[in-house]
Amino acid sequence: MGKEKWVTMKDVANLANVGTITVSRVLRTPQKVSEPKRKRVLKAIEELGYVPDNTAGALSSSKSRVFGAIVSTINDSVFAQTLDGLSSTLRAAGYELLLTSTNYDPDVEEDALRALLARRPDGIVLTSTTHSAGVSKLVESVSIPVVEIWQLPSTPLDIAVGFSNFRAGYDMGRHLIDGGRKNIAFLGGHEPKNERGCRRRDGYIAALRDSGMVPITWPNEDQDLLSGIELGAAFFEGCLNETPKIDGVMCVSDQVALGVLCEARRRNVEVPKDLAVAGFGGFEMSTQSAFDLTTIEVPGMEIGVATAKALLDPDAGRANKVIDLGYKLIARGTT
Amino acid sequence: MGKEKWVTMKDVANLANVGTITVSRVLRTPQKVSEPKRKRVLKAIEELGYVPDNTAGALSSSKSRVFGAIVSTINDSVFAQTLDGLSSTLRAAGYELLLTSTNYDPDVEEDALRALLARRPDGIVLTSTTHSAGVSKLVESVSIPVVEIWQLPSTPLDIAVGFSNFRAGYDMGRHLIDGGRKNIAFLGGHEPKNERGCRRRDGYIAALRDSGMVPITWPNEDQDLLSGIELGAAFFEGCLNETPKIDGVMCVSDQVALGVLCEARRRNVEVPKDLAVAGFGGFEMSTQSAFDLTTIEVPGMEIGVATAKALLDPDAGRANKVIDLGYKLIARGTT
DNA sequence: TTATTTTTTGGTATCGATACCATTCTTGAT
DNA sequence: ATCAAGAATGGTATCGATACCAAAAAATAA
Repeated sequence: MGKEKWVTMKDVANLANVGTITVSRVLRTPQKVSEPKRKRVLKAIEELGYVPDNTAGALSSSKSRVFGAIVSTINDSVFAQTLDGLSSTLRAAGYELLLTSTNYDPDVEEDALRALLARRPDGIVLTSTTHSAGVSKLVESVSIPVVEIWQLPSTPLDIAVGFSNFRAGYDMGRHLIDGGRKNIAFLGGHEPKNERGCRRRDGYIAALRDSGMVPITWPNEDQDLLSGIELGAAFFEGCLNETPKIDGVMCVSDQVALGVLCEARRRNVEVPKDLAVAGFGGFEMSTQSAFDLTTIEVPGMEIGVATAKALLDPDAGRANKVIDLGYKLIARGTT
Repeated sequence: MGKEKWVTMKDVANLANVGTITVSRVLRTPQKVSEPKRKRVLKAIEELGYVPDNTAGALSSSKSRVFGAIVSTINDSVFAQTLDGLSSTLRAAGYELLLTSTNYDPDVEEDALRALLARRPDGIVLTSTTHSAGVSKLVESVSIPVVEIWQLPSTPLDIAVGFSNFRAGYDMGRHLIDGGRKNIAFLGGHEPKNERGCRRRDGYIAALRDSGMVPITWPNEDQDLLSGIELGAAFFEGCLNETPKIDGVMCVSDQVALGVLCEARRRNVEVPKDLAVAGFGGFEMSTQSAFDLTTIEVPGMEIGVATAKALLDPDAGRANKVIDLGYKLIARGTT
């Protein structure tokens, strides 16, 4: 571990025998510097192992070249695709991503936002669409692009990229109804914490009501100790015991659906003959022939890329404030 | 979107009728400011909606309160736990995490590291342990803590937190041998890209050699187009066709192992009677009774937390440069 | 009371880059 | 040859906080 100080732009300028501003230009706008000087500067940079200090640059130019993102969890495979798409697109454009997760705790959001804003990011990504008063106030007082992703809000703060969980839920509800199922339950997503899941459930409820059917939801109290798969497996303990005639299940996520499938198999409930099962999200494993799960595929990666583009060119993004990337209902063997 | 400028510390100082430095102290070392002034300052902060500018603070104090991390992928559930543990522990201490993923492309690492260092982080986390010359040089020229995580390197750059993939692979190999399996194959992890997987495979090879058995590995060429599960399912196409007498399989990851299980079931190969299957990683779904997979559980979250602690107190971390958090071999129904 | 220490407070320089303006050097048009 | 327009270059102020030092105020000791 060398204890040397950081090499500064001045050191480079001295070695190359130019002004510091010329060094700055070589890095930011090389076409404005003549060939010979540019080469000399690049050589000096190489020789000294100079790494520019972006904190200083950010201060004087008020452009930090950093974007901040607040996500509910990193630990979700489809969601991670969005982050991958976002961060790689941003990095290709010379920007970095400052990531904060709230672990589904909405009280953390305001603190996290404050911490992000303290870094003076050039833009912000939020994955929730209902915000506390403090969050809204902070966001409104700021003049940088704000992109809300995944769930499309009814009144976007600034720009929104995602799809309609409600419509997706509605479509899947109809799919099960059209398949002739008479007693369809929705599993998961009760907790107010999981906003996206609630919108899916709302869509399901609307679809059933529109067909004159009675929605059945489970669980109806907080169950956040269980993982998605365990929750699905526990389904039979709750919902099925209570309403044994169920012949169709729509799950808040593929993980939950896989749990249901595992448990159904164990109990010799035949899928799809006795029970139709539908998931949500396009989880990798669902496509496996062992499961062959009907699900809604969500364009995770595309959301990330589109979000990055909106951040990099907010005016273009604001032209159509709401960017709806849709989803795909993939009917497979379980329905 | 208000277009107002950011509120500065000076604005707060004027409103509270104190010096700017007093405002700074209220935020950083409140115990050094008298009660009445502190209250006045806090009131002014609240009133103006002041959000401090950490880029400026970083410049003058040369403490950015940011740590940088370079990971191979975000999209891995066990790995995401590490990131969750890391970021939440850091945030509790008032630090933020700057995250960059290389998507398993080692050529990206040096660029990513440069970009991170440009933000003058107070420390760096690396998830690879073999580095290019450029990376090593950069890291050595820097006087901040560097933590290598997951795979424990033979010669740590600075601090290392993780476990031995080699020993884990060795133990699992022995477990299968002790179970009476005669023809044990290792599946996955051939590509030089996946260093951790290769160490597991090396451990497996050593275990078999030590028992006088012949290691069988597959695939032996790049197969990176397939996902883990698909790779596992495709196993029978390759390895089993070539060596039909296989009675034990050790997989580079749980995902691969689940793929093998799905495919084995489809082909009516009985597990564990005809075939023992072992995974690696403690993937949530493996625990499901439908799979009941024998695996190595890795302390993902703990690695994140220990890494955060090492970053926050590097001298304590350096006292024992290598922090081995171990792993757990969980024998279940598939072996 | 006076001397001495401790606490509280503010002024000014500073961190390392970029913005802005002024200057010099080219190039081409007249 | 003269001038205008533009490209290349550098000097200096500046961004918003903290470090460092000095001064003022309060508390304690003599």
